[in-house]
Amino acid sequence: MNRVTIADVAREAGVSTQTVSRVINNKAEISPSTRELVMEVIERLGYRPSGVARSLATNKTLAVGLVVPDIANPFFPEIARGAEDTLRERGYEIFLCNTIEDPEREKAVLSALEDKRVDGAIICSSRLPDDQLFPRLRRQQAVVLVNRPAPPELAGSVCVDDASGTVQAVQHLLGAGREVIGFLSGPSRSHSARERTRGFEQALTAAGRRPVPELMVPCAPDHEGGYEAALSLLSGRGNVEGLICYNDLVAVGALRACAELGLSVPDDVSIVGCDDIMIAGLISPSLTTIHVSKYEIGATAARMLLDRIEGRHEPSEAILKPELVVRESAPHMTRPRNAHGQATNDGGR
Amino acid sequence: MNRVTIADVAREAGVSTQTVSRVINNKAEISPSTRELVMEVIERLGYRPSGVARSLATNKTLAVGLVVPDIANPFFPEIARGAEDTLRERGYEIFLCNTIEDPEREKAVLSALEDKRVDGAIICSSRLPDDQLFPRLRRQQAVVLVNRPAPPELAGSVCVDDASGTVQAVQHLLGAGREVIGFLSGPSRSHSARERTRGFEQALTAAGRRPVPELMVPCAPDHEGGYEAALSLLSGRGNVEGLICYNDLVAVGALRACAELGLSVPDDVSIVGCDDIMIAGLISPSLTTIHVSKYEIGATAARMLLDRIEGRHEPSEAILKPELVVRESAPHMTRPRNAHGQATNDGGR
DNA sequence: CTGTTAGCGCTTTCAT
DNA sequence: ATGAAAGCGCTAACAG
Repeated sequence: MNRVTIADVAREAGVSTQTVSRVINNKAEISPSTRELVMEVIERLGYRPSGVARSLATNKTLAVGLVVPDIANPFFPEIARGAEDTLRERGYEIFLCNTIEDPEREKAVLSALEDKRVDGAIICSSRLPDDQLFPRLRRQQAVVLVNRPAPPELAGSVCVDDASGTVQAVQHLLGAGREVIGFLSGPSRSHSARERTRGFEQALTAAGRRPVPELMVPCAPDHEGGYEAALSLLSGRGNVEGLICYNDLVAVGALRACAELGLSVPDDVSIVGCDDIMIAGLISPSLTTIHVSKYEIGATAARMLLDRIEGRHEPSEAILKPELVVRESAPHMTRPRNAHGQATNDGGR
Repeated sequence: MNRVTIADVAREAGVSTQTVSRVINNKAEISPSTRELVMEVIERLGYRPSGVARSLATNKTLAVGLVVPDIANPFFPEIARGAEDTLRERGYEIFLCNTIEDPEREKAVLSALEDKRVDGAIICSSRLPDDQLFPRLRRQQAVVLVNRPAPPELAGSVCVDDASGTVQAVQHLLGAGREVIGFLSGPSRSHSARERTRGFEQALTAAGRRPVPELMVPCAPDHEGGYEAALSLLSGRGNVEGLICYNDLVAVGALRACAELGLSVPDDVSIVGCDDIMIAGLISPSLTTIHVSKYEIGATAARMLLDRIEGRHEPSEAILKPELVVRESAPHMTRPRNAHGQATNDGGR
């Protein structure tokens, strides 16, 4: 494949490569006639400037990395959409990097992005401890972390107020008369998991209850993890009346566990998910869940990254507010346990 | 950010840049002692070769594009996973490009990928007509199309045997005693949609029925599209007993339409989806659907792309077989219409 | 307004 | 086994 180069265009148009360069970069100081001539030749030859050569000359790649644990996890595609829409508008291309929840692979993709000389990176839900992550951030031009705080000089940060979301969930359950609440807390390495745990304990304490460690169990952030954790929690003690789940997939797993144990949701057990992924409103019973705008997370992170790429380090932190969405799995009013009947549908969206 | 260059390493190690280059590229002809020396300096200086400079020198970018209509559509993330796992193993990075179902944007991303000088591209479910798509394929080093056939000299192709899947669905419905079958056929520009339509007509004809155009309605390939199309189909004629949907999201929309019209699934209407995305097995009623291995599509396309990048144009076509998975929304046996009762659960998977 | 001269950081080719 | 020179395709900096 013999690509047309800037020199080919220059020769054909009878000008210098510099003039061609000025035309393709829309520099002002070009006579309309030369510009037109050059444009015509570019068109005729089908010339497209090499991004590679440009990058080497300008030290900018117009490429950024998007690091996610797993794009097949419904939480991340929308973030990717939000980030891409924002970045593409500004001419950036995005490298998608799945870490498949593996810290080693996360290190590998960060190195790969460094080698590609990306102008910046958005790193979602990093599974690396601070002392492994931070030194690597220094090696990138610009970084924004999602779901994790960062020292402002190292990276911007876009977080959801996880603690607040969990507090809302606990209050909702308590308000509905559910006294014994279990918590499927997610992967212990995750920052979100720790924050939500904090919110859980805080809300209980504020309500005059004592958090019971046995009722708080870590789990993989997926359907299987929720199923297993819920099974152990619900079969271990007979009196759990409410379950707050790390995310909606975990909640779906918990739903299955309940069905298997012959427990009715929400009559026997109320279940609250988190994230409000697409399926939350579609399954039956529909999920009461903590809604977070994933697209906005991605768009915000992208805007912040563009700021950093251009040298602006402010603002260095954005905290998005989550909001409880009440649906069937944990309605406002609950019936007495074991008094089966159809749950009320409190709306949804 | 003052990056360490190969010259820095060479100077510090007291060798030529060439020697350093040989070390980082694992060329054989290097004395063990210099190799060790150079490696030590590389380590100490934290040197990482610039992919940009390498690309300019070698005319290879070790980057490929992955073009999808919408990564938030659950059909594509798994394809992305399959492709990435395969490509990353070989050192390739992936540009994710969402076309958001917009032909203009699709053209734009293809140009962007050309400018980035990617070594190849996987294009999923292109919405461009042949006469617009093919000329653009010529401008790429290597291309594999997913869900669309291509002239072997232009691109490889990974397809699902869509017609066969739809035939299975029709036969299943007919076998269950459903005579009047509607078809929500998806976006008319899509190749899959045309293939499935062909399968639909063929299966009916083979069974001695005549396809009724009024029962075949195009729709957007999402929840909303399915809802609207199902609504018009089911409210227009009162006798539709089975619905075959372009994909599972469309089926979910159809489910909602049925609920709204007071029709029971599967008692009044049997519904068959397509793709077997994650939610298919989780919703209630669980979806009978045509299962396709998305991950395998991605991995196959990636392997084929690597072949093409390396000059091998064989095989140029892979056709994956879909397989009907029978769940609650369209069980093997059906009850007489309007004889409400709980549907049998025929399995799942 | 346009051209010339140097690189950007690597690899390639040819010497040695 | 190692080095010197040239070049990948573009832009930056300076001339004119």
